Amino acid sequence: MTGHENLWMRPERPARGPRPSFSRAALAEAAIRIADAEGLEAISMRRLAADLGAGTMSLYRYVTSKDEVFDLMVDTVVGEYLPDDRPPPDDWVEGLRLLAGQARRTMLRHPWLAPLAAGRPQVGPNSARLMETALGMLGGLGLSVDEMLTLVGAVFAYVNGYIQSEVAEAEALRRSGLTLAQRLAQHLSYIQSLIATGNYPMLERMTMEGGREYTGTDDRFAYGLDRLLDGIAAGLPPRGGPEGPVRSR
Amino acid sequence: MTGHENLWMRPERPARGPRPSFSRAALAEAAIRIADAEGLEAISMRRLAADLGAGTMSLYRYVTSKDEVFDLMVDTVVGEYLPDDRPPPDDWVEGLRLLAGQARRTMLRHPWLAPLAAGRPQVGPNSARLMETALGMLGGLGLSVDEMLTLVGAVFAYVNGYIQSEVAEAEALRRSGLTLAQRLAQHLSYIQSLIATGNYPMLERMTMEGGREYTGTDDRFAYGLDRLLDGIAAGLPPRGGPEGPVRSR
DNA sequence: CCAAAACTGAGTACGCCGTACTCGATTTAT
DNA sequence: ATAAATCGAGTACGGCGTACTCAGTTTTGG
Repeated sequence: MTGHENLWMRPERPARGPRPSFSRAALAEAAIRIADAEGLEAISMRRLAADLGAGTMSLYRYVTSKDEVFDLMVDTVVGEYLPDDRPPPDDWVEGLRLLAGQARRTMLRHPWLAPLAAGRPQVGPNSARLMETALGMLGGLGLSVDEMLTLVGAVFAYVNGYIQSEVAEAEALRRSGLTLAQRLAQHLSYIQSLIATGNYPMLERMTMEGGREYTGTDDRFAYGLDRLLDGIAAGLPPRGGPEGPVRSR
Repeated sequence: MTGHENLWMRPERPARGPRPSFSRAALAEAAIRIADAEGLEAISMRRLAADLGAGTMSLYRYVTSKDEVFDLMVDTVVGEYLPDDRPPPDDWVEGLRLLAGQARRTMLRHPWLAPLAAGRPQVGPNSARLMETALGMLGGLGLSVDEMLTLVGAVFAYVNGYIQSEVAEAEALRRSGLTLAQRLAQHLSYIQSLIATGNYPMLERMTMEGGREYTGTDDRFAYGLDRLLDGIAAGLPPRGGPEGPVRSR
């Protein structure tokens, strides 16, 4: 009851007793290394402990459950969203675009991050710093904090949703061990059987003119992001105007 | 090699042999019932078989792995995105908004759906029908299939991203068994320790003016969706104009 | 400086999980 | 009627997260 029920509130080093053999950061780093190399499912408490040269149960001195290992991993890597110390752009649109791009690059570098982060509302220090940075970019717009949160939430929703489907597709391909062409060929007969029912005219059009001028995934990401930012900017009060970002309904 | 490596291509009822005791649909329905009531992690092959009154290993007559159970669940529930037979609205914006709302309602009704669906690129019949429907709404815009896919992909990315964070938050709350107020109180001392460092001015502003006029989650969802649709519509060629949805860069 | 308090790390064990494999019983097409 | 094909059930294996125990080590209060 009196304990620290939150990982981030629990002090890493207790007051008394011998010095721990390693740190939370080292634990997170080891887990990240495993996940990067072999995927999330390769992480087990036994494996992680072995990599750290520790007994399996010793990990529970640092963390109360496997879930907290994941929390550590996510918050550590989210720190990569904010790599450089250069001052952020003055323009909030440019600032959010930059943040979005860095989030995407990080999530592509660590394919386990997007699915993992999506399932856990974060309160770690790096997540807090990220939110702080994003909100700070909107400081000059004269919005309430609530309006800022709505705005940033919309951008993050798009970014996370896009990247998640992007890495899911890439990971499915990687797991299958096939090339893109092989995989398409595998699905082709099924798709053709759907088309044969006559109920999928658009799918039919897709197979006929598909693959011709396929938009790259970078451009697709930028397309939606730019449209969203355009729409947000257009809905903003020009200069202390009467309408906030939440439209009246 | 000659086999059907895809669940959807494999015939449900083989040519010879005794009649199966139940159907794939019944299997999916049982799994969905368990997940709705007790969460995704309550699904195990033993539990599922017991609910169906079958031996554990008998399930593998219907499905080659647990993953295929999940595939069945997702495609079954995605069917709920398209509930009514009413003709879709003429306006593509209204059509996509309708689809987005139905997706959201379905994912809130089945909290396991969003995280599950995000991780598996779908090819099931209902997913194909959903894509077919969405693309069909854009028929009158004079876009190429590739442009349509980019447009629909952006909208789905936002919708999935928003809903996923929405249900993640709700599920974390539900799992903790606390009320919202209790949970906030739990995090408060941690947040205050962050603020005490002086590095989180926005977080500080949040705690001071927060909770005052918190935008409801329905309105937040609609805000981002409307801004995105606005931005898309604004970037569309007015009437066969020179510019497609993918901006020139 | 010394005792006692506090914490460490390793080991053992339990109850789950997914699923490979086997085999007699049953149903169907010919 | 017969033979091929599939069914349902059982057994077993390796791996998982983690509860609990206990001897050894480090730190701190007096």
